Amino acid sequence: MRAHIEELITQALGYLKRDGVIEDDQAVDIQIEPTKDPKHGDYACNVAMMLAKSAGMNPRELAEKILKRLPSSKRVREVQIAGPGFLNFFASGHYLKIVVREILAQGEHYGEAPANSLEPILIEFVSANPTGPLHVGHGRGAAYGASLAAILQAAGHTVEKEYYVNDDGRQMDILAVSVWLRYLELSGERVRFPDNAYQGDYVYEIAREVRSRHGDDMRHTGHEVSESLPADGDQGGDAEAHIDALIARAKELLGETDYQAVFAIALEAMLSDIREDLDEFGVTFDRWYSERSLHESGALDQALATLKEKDWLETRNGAVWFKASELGDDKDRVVIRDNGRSTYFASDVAYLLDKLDRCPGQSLYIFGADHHGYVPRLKAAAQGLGEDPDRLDFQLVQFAVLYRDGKKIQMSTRSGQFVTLRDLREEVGKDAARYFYIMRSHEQHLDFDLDLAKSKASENPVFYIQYAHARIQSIFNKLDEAGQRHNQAIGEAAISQLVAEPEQALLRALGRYPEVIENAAKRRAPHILAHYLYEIAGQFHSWYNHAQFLVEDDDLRNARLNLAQATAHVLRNGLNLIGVSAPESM
RNA sequence: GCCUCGGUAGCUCAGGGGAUAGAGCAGCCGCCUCCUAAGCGGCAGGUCGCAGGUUCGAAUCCUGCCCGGGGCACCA
Repeated sequence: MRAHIEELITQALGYLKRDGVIEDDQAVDIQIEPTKDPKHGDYACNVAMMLAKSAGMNPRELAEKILKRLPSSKRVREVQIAGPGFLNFFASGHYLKIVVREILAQGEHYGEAPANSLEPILIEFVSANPTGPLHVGHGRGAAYGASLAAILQAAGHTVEKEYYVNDDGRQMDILAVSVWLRYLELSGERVRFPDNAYQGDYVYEIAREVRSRHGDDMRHTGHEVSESLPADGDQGGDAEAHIDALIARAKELLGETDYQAVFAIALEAMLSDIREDLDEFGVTFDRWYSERSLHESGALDQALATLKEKDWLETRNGAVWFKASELGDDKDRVVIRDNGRSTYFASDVAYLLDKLDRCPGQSLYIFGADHHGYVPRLKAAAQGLGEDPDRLDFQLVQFAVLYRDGKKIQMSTRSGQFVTLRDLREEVGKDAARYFYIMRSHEQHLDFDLDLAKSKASENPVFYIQYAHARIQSIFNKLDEAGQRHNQAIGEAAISQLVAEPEQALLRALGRYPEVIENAAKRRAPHILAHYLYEIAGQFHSWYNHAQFLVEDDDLRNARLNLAQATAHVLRNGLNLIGVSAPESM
């Protein structure tokens, strides 16, 4: 409908330009929005107020001229000029009729824009280090990314979803060493477990796996392991130096092959755990992109070579720096350390280049808010590589804080005292978790109320929406029991009998669904869809309490059933995009 | 100090140039011989952090300040 009105106004403005009423080169951003007050019609446009000044007349006068030139449309009953110069559009009965018809005809595809009608988008999200189970912070990024990807797809983008796996680097070495130390412990060796090693119980599980595959092959005495290591943090030394020395010691005692075997078991175990976790959360990826592969394929060297060629690299104090500060970043960034190893950022640059090569459209990054400092350096990298930084889109997801019994749940990753995504799913269920994570703007801190998420009452928005869907199904079940059939054709012919206020409101709201998808996609904001579904559910519940569906009158009954079914379609389609189920009964 | 997100009803949050600023929860008052009351209706509740500015019009945009979250490694 919005697009239709825009078309009408564009035509009218065309005539006015031709007549010289408004300037020809006047670029106008025609804004059409659903009204808040039904007295103002269904959609309002402020274009007359925007153009009044340059046209040299008052807004109402210009609105009058636009109105005269407006082509007639079957979908518009009336257009009024109101207030300071708004053009208020009232939808016709015909329009409301075709809304229901379209929804019933398109079913699960209602609301979708034609595939590939918008540029392709490569979206990368979660990308948590495979050094431990996902926690509730990752959960929000996962829910946001997956919902957004589905919405973008529905809005007409071709979407590729990727998880970037940091399977290289020091954190993975620390995990491998942690596993090996637990393995030694399980083998009966007395070894000290460092402060900075991974403390979680899952490390024992992986260690058991190492033992079952390798037996005592990787066993070394506690003395061999700890002999002349620098002191750990709590021993008055440097915790980082201690663990680095331990990594070196592990490699030395195990040899490259065995060390890599432990490393591989740890990586494999964590990845399959994460993959399974996300899978159960309804979050899937098209590609799990390995950081190591960037080294192995030469992509990393290639990317650095490109930067060097364009003169953005510089050697200083034995390290190689990317001159990011000349491209808008705060400071220069190291790509090759003085010990010869490349940095994490160097891999990022290579991955960035590969993404832009593979996807001709936008590359969309979903970061936790704590990574916002990465934005300028990646934009600088894109520019340094000779790519367009505007092809990068960064969305930052703010933190989620869990509340139970009205109290904040304290978490600390270091000590392993955190709630995992799996714990959360088991406690509140997948549906509630998915909805709660995205019901607030991603730019907003989220207070996640566990008690509310578990509630089976209308105070819980997920429940409220799902209940509306289940109620509709139950109407059709009752119809069945009565031995009656729903006849869509009769309903369609009689749709104009739906004149009650709740019915009219619902009809209009259902017609807005495709615009909601478009909007949520454009603004990268799944919460817009979450709010909309809540609104639809509310309008349905309200209607349900005011009207009887299974009435004697064939016309009226079928008309109401048509609207109920259309409502169910919209609820189902929308819930599906945000990964929430639409139950048949509750 | 710099960067970033936020400050809207008692609480949690929508609205992000337009008309009288909305919803849920909490509070108060009502509604089931009837398709799910796991629901609905009503009442009450506001200095949109503060101060300037731009505009026909500012919760919304700009500047400054105050308050809170987060970030500023040759860590990942």
